Formats: sequence, C-alpha cells, structure tokens
Amino acid sequence: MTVVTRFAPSPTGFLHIGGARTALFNWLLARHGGGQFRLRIEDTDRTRSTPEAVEAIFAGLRWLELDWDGDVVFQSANAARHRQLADDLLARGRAFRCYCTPEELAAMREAAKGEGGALRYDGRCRDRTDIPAGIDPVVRFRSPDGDDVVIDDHVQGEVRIPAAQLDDLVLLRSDGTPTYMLAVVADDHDMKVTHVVRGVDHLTNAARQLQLYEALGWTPPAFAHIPLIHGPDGAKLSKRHGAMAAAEYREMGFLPAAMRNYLARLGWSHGDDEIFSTEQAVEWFSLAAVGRSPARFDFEKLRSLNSTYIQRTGDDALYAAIAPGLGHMAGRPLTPEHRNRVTALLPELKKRAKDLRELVDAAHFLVADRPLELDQMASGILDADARELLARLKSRLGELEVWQGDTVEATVRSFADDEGLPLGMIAQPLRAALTGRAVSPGIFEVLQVLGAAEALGRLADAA
RNA sequence: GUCCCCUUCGUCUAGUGGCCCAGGACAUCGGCCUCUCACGCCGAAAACAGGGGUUCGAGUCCCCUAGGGGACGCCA
Repeated sequence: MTVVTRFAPSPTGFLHIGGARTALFNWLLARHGGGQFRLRIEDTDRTRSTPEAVEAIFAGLRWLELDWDGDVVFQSANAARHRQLADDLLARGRAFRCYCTPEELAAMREAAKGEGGALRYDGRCRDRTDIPAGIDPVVRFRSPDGDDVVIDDHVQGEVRIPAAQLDDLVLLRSDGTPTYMLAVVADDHDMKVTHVVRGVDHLTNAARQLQLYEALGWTPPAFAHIPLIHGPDGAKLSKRHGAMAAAEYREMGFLPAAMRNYLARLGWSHGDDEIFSTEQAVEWFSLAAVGRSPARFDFEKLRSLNSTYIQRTGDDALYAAIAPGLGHMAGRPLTPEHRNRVTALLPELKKRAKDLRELVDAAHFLVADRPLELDQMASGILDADARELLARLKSRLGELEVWQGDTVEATVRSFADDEGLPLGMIAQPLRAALTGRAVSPGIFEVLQVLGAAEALGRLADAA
C-alpha cells in the first residue's frame, strides 16, 4: 500500500506557520514513502471561504516548494456525494433529523455547565416522531453509546475517549449543506488517504470520525496528531506574536529551504542533526520521531538557520534573489557593472546577513549613486581631520597604475606607516567615505570591488 | 465544568532502565582572530516540574500533585 497524505486547510485566511508545518510533515511523509501528497481545500463553509485565501494557500505552499500531486480537491464540489451519504445513514437509522433551535441548543449547554458534564447535545430528537412545522431540521449522526473510542494514533499513542464525550454531531445543516465532519471522512475515504496528519486540536474529532467510518462501513486511515506550535510565551501562536503568515516570512527575507529546515525541527528530530537538506529530511522522516509536546516558535533560531542557508547559497542565485530589492532601493535599474560589484563582494556580504533584507541593505552602497548618503556614524567619523587625511590618501591612491586588491592594500598600509597612524585610523574614515557606513566588509575588498574611478570619486566627495 | 494531551538548560531537542555527576543547536557571557562589523575557532554558565513507588539500578516504568495546552458549534 502506498502512502497517501493530504493537507486540508480551510480557506478562511492566510497560510499560517502551523499550517505550513502540518503541510511539511504530510509532504515529508508522502515523499519518504514514495507516495502522494494531496491538497484539499475545505470550503464547506462557503460564507467564510474566500478565493483570496485559496490563492494565499497555493502561494504559501509554492514558496515553501511543497509540491502536491494531482488536482486540488475543493470539498464543496463533493456536496452531492456528502448529502447522499447522509441520506443513506438516515435510511439505515444511523442518523436522525433534529429540530432543535439555536436557542434550545444554547440552553442545553448552559444546563450542562451547571450539572458538571460535557457541553454536549443531549440527543433529545433521536427518537422524535412528530414533525414540527416551520423548522428546517438538521441531520445528526446517531453517535453510538457504550464503548469508548480508541484512537491508535501514530504520534499520540493509544488515546481512549469515553463515548459519553461524543455527542450527535451535525452531518447536514438545515439548509442541506454538509458539514466538515462528514466531508473530511468522505473525502479522505474517496481520495484513498492512508495517513491523516494534522494538529492535535483535531484529536477528539478523530474519535467522532472513527465512529463515522464504522457507520459507513469504511476502513479508517492511520491518524497522527501533531502538537501545536506556540508563541514565545507558551500560549497559542497568535497575531500578537508577530508574523503568522508564511508569506510574511518570505517578505522578511527568509529562504524557503531554511524555513523548511526550521519547521521540520519543530517537533521532529533525527538525533542531534540540526542542519540538513530537504533530501535528508525526506529520507529520515518518520512519525515515530515526532514528539508530543508543543514547541515554541523561536525567531532567533530561525534567523540563525537562515544565515547559514544564505552563506551556502551560490552568489549568482543570491544575486537573483536580492536584485529586485536592490534595484528598488537604488531607485533605478541595475547595470551589469552593479551586478559585477555585488556578486564580487557577495562572499563577504553574506557572512554578515541573517536575512535577505539585511543583505540588500549591506549591499546597497555598491549600487548607490554619488554623492553617497552618510549615516550618522559615518558622518561622525568624517570630521575635518579625517577629510584632510583622505585627501592625502586620495592623491596617493590616484598614482596607482594597477588597481588590484594587493596593490591597493600595500598603498594604504604604507600610507598609514608614513602618517604614523595605525591602520584602523585610516580604515574607518575610508570606510565611511566609501560605504557611507561605519560597518562593512574588509576595506581592501571594498576598494577593489568599487574600482579606481568610483573609489576615487567617492574619496573626492568626502575630502 | 467534562474529557484528552504535555512537562530534560531561556528556547528547539538527544536520551527508549545501566553508555548520563545528562549530549547537540540557537540565544547569553568570556577569549582568540582583527581595519569596523561579521564569519570562523576555543571556552564558560545553563535542565531531567515536585512527591511517592517499582527495580540491584530511573531522565527513561507506575501513581499522585502542580503547572501548561487542547477539545466540547448548523467553524474547520
């Protein structure tokens, strides 16, 4: 039997970070087993589902490079099938019509609260024979009384839910549309899903669904309920924790590979391995190695991982990734000359960036027009003395016939000797004039990459 | 309220009864390197929630307590 997993988000918002990890785990499990990873949009609640959210989910998965197999299934398209299933259950006495009003149901829950039981539907319409006028009934599943439901979960282990906790869930709303509970079971069965991997918030749903599988005469899939991701404070991840949408991480300059690596390590591990390729993750992944305790999202660790991925990315690919941002910052299209400068210095630049935005920022001086804008630190460094010093250095550098890393370095060093100053006293003003900052890659590399004309020009501007 | 789950350094985790006076990674703090900042390298500090058992032996098994999380919709 080949593995078939699925990611089944409801299109009511963006693809959040927890969903992204659920998708990753499903993808990993499918790829590991040489099986299929399917995508299903759970849009049974038509009023809350939006096309924008569907697009956001696609975009998020594509960005993370989690490719799905076959066509996307829109759950709403299967409504007729779901209805037929409900009718069948009704005909076999496994479901019944319920005429309770929302007010009645609310009162029921209030009462249950006082009595100290589960907040559940009490089954009062189960054997009702009269048909109240003016009320469109819902169809409820007749949840079997008696035996506990045992979920043999691949992550949670054996979980036993008392039957008394499981009430008669709604299968068909009063307008005849199917609910999620019926739809997932039917679609997972119809799509031949073998492993349902989702958040633990669905654990009790699994018990209800198991009852449905039994009533329908179907073999249930394997279940794996993975722990949720929490915010830094241990509470459920929410907006106040900052970025939640996968798309925001792209905008913040995270690499998809780093994201996958980080997310994979949240709740799953392979010994002490911290940094691994997606291929390795596919090879190593197993549900048995997924933990049961919730993990907190650690932004700094993600950034650290991202920085190592940036360093491992080739300079051409990296240039392609930052070129749009660089051009935007420069306010005009980049020239081949700019491209050469940036790629030449990228090996140095990328050691200093934890995300792509920092990289763009650090590379900006290479494509900026003269006269350079100086930041506060840089203009502080360039006082009158420093400017005079630079003027002298400029004429020395101007005499150079061959502008290369070694000749430039030799010139600056001997200039420092002649001035009787430590190199640092020369390097900082030079850096300020050349980059507009107090911080940059090595000054000789900067000099070389900028080239004689541009470097001398910037020195003239500053001196 | 009822039910379910969780609990190893600040954080992510290794650990499946002896290999653990608990290992790795991020963060933190020192140091080296050094033209700045990084990178890199070296080093330090830092945890088995508490209490009972079981066992020759428990982070690992059982029970209780505490704390945390989740579920209980004509949402998914």
